[in-house]
Amino acid sequence: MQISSRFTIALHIFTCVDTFGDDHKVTSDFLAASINTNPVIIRKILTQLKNAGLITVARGTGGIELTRELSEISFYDVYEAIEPVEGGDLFRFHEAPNPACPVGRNIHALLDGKLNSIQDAMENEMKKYTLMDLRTGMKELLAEEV
Amino acid sequence: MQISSRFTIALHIFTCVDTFGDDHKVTSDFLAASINTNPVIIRKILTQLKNAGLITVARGTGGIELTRELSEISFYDVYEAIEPVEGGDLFRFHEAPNPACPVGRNIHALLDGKLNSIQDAMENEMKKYTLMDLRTGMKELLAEEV
DNA sequence: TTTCGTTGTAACCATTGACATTACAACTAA
DNA sequence: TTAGTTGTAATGTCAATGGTTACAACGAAA
Repeated sequence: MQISSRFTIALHIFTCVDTFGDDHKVTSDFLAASINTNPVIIRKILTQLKNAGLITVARGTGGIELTRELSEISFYDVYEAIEPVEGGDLFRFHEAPNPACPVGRNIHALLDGKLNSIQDAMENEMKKYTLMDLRTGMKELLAEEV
Repeated sequence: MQISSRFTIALHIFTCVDTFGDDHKVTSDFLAASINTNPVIIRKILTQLKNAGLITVARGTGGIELTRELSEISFYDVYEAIEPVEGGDLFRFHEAPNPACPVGRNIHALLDGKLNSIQDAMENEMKKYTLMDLRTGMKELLAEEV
């Protein structure tokens, strides 16, 4: 199991918007070139970010605007916008354990709390990072490049 | 993205072995009935657990034995045995970002450390739970049932 | 008003992984 | 030898991922 590349693509998009937004119009074609994928892939991800209320996209003319400060958008916000996990459960169970078996009928009660704490640990760490960290990190990397 | 049900099935298997191992011979058919799936699914998971050195399986006669104490097998050990993530990276990147783009050629350096810390947070929480917690938890649940 | 660049979205397609199922060889103990 | 079990190959179905083409809708500028 791996988290889909859409998540890191979304972070890539935000980094591009912040890095180039003042100089270029950042379109889905521009982003697709930087990420090396198809513009439609980008547009679908932009739609997800828009539906989550993180950005606005100018139809017709093009251009992406954040709806909040960089420091107010965490990795978790992006993750939540991108990953279509219904119910939000990280761990999947087999659908119908046998209720006639003492273990089968108690397996959810046994595991749910523990699995939730694992998921919480991951999500809480995601909340520690914001898009502001991407700006400062990228500035440092570009300064080193020269 | 969700972690496959094979992980929770593996925990279910361990719980059955501990709960019923003294009274019944715990075969792949027995386990399949408790989990409500196909015995071959069980055998494949048992093969993974065996390859990871967590259990031995008696061919021909049937029967599962742990190679370590319950308290010496963590959820992470099971997760690592079950999830075939090559390289062990939780987050997937798009394969070939554009090296001509300043963001494209630095996106890995920008994100790798942060994503690793998120993955570590999850895995460290997984290491806190062991099969001993499954034994004690299941005993409590069964005691409540009466 | 027309043109041009852009977004939104539908309609496909290929590939992969998850889960299931059947079948059968190999094995072990009774 | 027999009965029960494991190991594994071969298939099948389904969903998700990532890609691609096509085109309508839109907005700004000429």
